[in-house]
Amino acid sequence: MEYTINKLAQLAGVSTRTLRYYDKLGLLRPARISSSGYRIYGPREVDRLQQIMLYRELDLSLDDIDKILKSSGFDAARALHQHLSCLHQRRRELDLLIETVMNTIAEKEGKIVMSDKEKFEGFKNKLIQDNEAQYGGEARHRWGDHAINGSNAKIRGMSIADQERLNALTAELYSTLRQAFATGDPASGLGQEAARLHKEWLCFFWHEYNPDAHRSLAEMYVDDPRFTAHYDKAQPGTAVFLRDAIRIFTCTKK
Amino acid sequence: MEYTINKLAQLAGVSTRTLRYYDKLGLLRPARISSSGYRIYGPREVDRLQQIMLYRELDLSLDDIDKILKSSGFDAARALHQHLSCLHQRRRELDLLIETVMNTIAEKEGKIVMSDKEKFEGFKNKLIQDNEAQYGGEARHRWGDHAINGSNAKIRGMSIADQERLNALTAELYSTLRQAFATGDPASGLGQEAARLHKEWLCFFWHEYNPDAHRSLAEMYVDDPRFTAHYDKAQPGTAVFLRDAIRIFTCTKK
DNA sequence: ACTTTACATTAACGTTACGTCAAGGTGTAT
DNA sequence: ATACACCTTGACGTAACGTTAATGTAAAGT
Repeated sequence: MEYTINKLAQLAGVSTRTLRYYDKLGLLRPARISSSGYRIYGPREVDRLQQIMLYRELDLSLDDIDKILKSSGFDAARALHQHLSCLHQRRRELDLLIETVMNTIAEKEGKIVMSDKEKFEGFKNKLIQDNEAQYGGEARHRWGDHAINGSNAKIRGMSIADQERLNALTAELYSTLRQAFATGDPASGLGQEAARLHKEWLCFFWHEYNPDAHRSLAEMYVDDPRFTAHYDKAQPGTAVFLRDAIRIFTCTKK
Repeated sequence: MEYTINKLAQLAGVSTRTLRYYDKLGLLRPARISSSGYRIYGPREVDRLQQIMLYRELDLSLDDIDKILKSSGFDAARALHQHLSCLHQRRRELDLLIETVMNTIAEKEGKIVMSDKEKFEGFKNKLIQDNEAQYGGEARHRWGDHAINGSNAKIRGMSIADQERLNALTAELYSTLRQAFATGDPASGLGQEAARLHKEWLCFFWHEYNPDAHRSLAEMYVDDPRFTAHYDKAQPGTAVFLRDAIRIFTCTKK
């Protein structure tokens, strides 16, 4: 497939100025020039532009991208895997930022107090990158794949009011769990309150509540690393704590 | 707490040049100027800087940020909630991009064929934003909270070789599951192979394998919306399919 | 055949959000 | 008193385009 400059620009969602600029830089030369001087791009250029845009997404300078693509040892497959790593990294940074914003909201509502340092926690991607450089490997990004996208048929089917209630409930659950964890005792009032809230939360999705299933799910929270990571994000040990609380909760209810 | 320009810069992770620039623009004025002409920032300025950086993270121009912060109707709490929305949005964009990269890798490996359009799918955040504007609400971002961060104690404790193997296994599982889903029959050879791979995958985290627990986990995949969303992301119905496959798998094994 | 419209070209200046000197004043510790 | 870290205000540099201008070309309607 061949494209004129405008067609390619529309396809890729960039301006024609950008393509001309890339041409001038020698970063993306058209496949050929038509008799009337028009730039004509072919399939190889499409792929190259995609590569360029991927690197741009990672905030590399055009200069660096040029060097990378021109380097003799450039391996597209390896580069793509590295991209994935970086994107997963970005996801984690974004998660940290989201957490910072959520904390800020909680602070504004008077629920917690943040230190000045904490207020900028979410922006510290440089520190993380240094950390990255230290560890250096490429093998620690694997787990982003298991992140959950969120928009789910069941939730989409819920009314706005239900979504609001679910949202409030979720917030309350996490808040209670946090405080309960601080006490250290899953059997405490707060611990049991967290378990109860978790049950309520579940009831948004289960047609009928069943203590055994609840307990079984709690075990999974510890067994499946994805959940463990989720609950332990704020405070390591939370997943085990919640499981223990639910164990007690489901037993005493019998 | 009071800060000189360098202190605040270090706290927030920006350059002193940036702070002076913001001062010049009138975006962030110091609380006062010391007798010797030094800029002194107080707690209100710290909060304001955080606000500014949040907006910057969303790629707003300093000019726009200035207007927003100066606008009479500015409501910090509401703004924070909007931030959350935007960040969740960004997460979904990032997910799309990750998907595009994963598809590109699959294409390079000859597993699939991508149209030129699909090659730029992940970059189309503008289209998504239009979509956002259309639907307009703020109530659909709630579910990002449940995303999983990924770095988990158990996985961190694994050897690099194990992580590699786990990664390969995960890829195989998803690939098989995808093909199996296409057949439509959980009892088919592919479907059972997917279940078997899922068992192998689990064995990375469980000390001992137990078919009942396996089945129980499969049920959770359907019951818990987070998992359903995860498995259904590529193809809706996959979570149920996997559950059914595991049901059959765990029964025939007995 | 003529015109309109859409699209192409190069050239050149403008913009944003800083980085990076330069040249000099300030606070304080030894 | 002098070293040294920190502050100040210029002022020029930069990356990655946006924007405008002046002009040529392909396709479509009349």
